[in-house]
Amino acid sequence: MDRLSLTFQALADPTRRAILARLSNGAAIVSELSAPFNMSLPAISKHLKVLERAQLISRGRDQQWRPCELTAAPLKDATDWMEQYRRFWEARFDRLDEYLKELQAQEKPAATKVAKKKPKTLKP
Amino acid sequence: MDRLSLTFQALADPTRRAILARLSNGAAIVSELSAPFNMSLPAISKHLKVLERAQLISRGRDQQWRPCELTAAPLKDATDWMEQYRRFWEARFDRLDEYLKELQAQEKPAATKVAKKKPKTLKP
DNA sequence: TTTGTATTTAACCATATGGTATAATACGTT
DNA sequence: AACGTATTATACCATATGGTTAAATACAAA
Repeated sequence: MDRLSLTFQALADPTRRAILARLSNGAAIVSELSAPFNMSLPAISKHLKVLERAQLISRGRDQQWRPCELTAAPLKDATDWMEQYRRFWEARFDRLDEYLKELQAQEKPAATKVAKKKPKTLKP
Repeated sequence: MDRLSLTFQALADPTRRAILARLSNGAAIVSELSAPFNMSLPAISKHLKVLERAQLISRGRDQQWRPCELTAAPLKDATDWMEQYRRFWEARFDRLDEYLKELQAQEKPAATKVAKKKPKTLKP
């Protein structure tokens, strides 16, 4: 699977996002990470494997413990990808778009030929 | 499923991301969206349903066509969530962290008591 | 060497996902 | 009314996901 898909897929679960949030306060071992969840250890272990596959965490070894550490690089790629859509959610872009269309309509009102049947608008 | 999970899950597929990219150039109908893919129409229809469930697109109706439009609001929420991790991927944060630990270690070198056995480092 | 603690593996289950092919539906045109 | 085009619904399939319990592994300590 491609890297971006791996990243988004790993983020698409509240347990895994909570684990990342915990790790943003510093490295932790598996049992620490599992504490807040009403879930078996193997389940947490699987979630960690998903995060590791997405390279969102890295794991070391200290005696019988397996400390986990956040590695946020893939999050940079993900935000970079999203940035491309920023203009779509920012300040009144939609209204500006509407406004431009209206302007265009006013500029050549005589050119109206086909008068598209039922140009039913999209949902608000 | 929670909104953030829905968003990330919808983004975790290259076909769906490509559809969003296409829609960033303006609304399109289903057959237009399906054109670039070597995939059946029902498959595209399913992908659109996933995007719609995540509220990343909205759909209207114009005769027998179902125009799709990008609605990027959930992407804002997703980036907002990611922003919380920005400091982790930005400029040498890891090295700064290392540096601070070293400083701390130097400040009270006499306090060394337990000398942690095998503090094997995490993966680079 | 046995015991205890931390974690992973294996086997299993239910449900979700991403795809297909084949109807069925919606709508405009002839 | 019949046809054509655009799209969705159904039924099906293989594989993935998220969880479980029970067993296996890794390491320290007694």
